[in-house]
Amino acid sequence: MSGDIAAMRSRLLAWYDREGRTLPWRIRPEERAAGRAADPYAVWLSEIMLQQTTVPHAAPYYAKFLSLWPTVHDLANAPREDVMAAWAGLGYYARARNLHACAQAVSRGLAGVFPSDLEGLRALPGIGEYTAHAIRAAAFNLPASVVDANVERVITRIFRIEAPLPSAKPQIRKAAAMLADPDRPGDYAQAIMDLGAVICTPRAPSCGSCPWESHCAARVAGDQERYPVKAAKKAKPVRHGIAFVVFRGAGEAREVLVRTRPDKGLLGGMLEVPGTDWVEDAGALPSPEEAAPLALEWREAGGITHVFTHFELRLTVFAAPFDAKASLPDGARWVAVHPIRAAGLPTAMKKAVQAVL
DNA sequence: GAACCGTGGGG
DNA sequence: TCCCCAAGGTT
Repeated sequence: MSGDIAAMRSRLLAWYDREGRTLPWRIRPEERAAGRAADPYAVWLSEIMLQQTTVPHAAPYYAKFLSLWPTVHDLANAPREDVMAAWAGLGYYARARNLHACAQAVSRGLAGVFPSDLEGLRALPGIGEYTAHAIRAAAFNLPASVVDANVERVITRIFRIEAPLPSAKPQIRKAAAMLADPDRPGDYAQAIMDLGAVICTPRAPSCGSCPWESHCAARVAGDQERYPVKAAKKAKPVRHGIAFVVFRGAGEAREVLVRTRPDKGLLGGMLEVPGTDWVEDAGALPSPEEAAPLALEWREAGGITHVFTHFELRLTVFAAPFDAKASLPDGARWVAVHPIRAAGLPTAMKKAVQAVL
């Protein structure tokens, strides 16, 4: 078995040296061998953005953040609303709140130096088990064992693990830790994730190109697509609400009225257009006249649907031009619609605004 | 442990 | 169209 492990490490790393992806935040093996070190700030930023997010989706945000805030001190000193607006569209907005809090903790509490030990990393907001190991490996090239969804897929196939996720996680962690290469931890961590992303894909994996083909129990059995086995998922309920878009100005000068959502919960800390609560019983909604934030000439502008992680939202959108005689509701302010059509708004709110344009 | 928390791409 | 999925963390 130990011979197998050595062979697997060496095959995976040889494949990665040849076929691994070049990514903006990644130090390639030849760069690492030449003594070039990764920037822990850049690695951390990329890891937070990549949580539950694809590389193509995160990449432009990564470039934007590094350009706006090149160091952890710059990010720590940025107004939080600027950080939230820059994150808009990436989703899971607790990541952005934690990102800002983590930057402040590192900048002000740790003199701008990211910890390299697991305990120190885990203590920072937004850094959990996976991310601590990933930063330790990719940024510091220290021994670690990353277990993300890619690694879970690879490991359950290699060992043909029948237990469903998430209960199989402890077994997966053990197997992954046993395989991890202590001599090239940074390259190994990124190699096994690349393997999952490029070769060992959820559907139609490219087993013929896999450096671990002969070591893979599922491949030998021919049932690799059965893994990982997952627990059944719950149905998504539908929730209904009314959104109100107050606008002023026209064309490129048009603005809409927004407010900031409370910190906790869905879209916490993000901008929204005024609206009702979101309820499962559409019949329980108030009338638009009762619910409107201002007494204006409302017209129904249409409806939008947006699917969140655990429910589907259907908003009826009402629109009205602002009446200069009216006074703004508490906490409300105007934002321009033009720059990239309601940039800075989360997607559901962007859809509501666009229903009016 | 389970619920909560976004979004967009691919089959 | 619908369903699956992603470099997870927090409570």
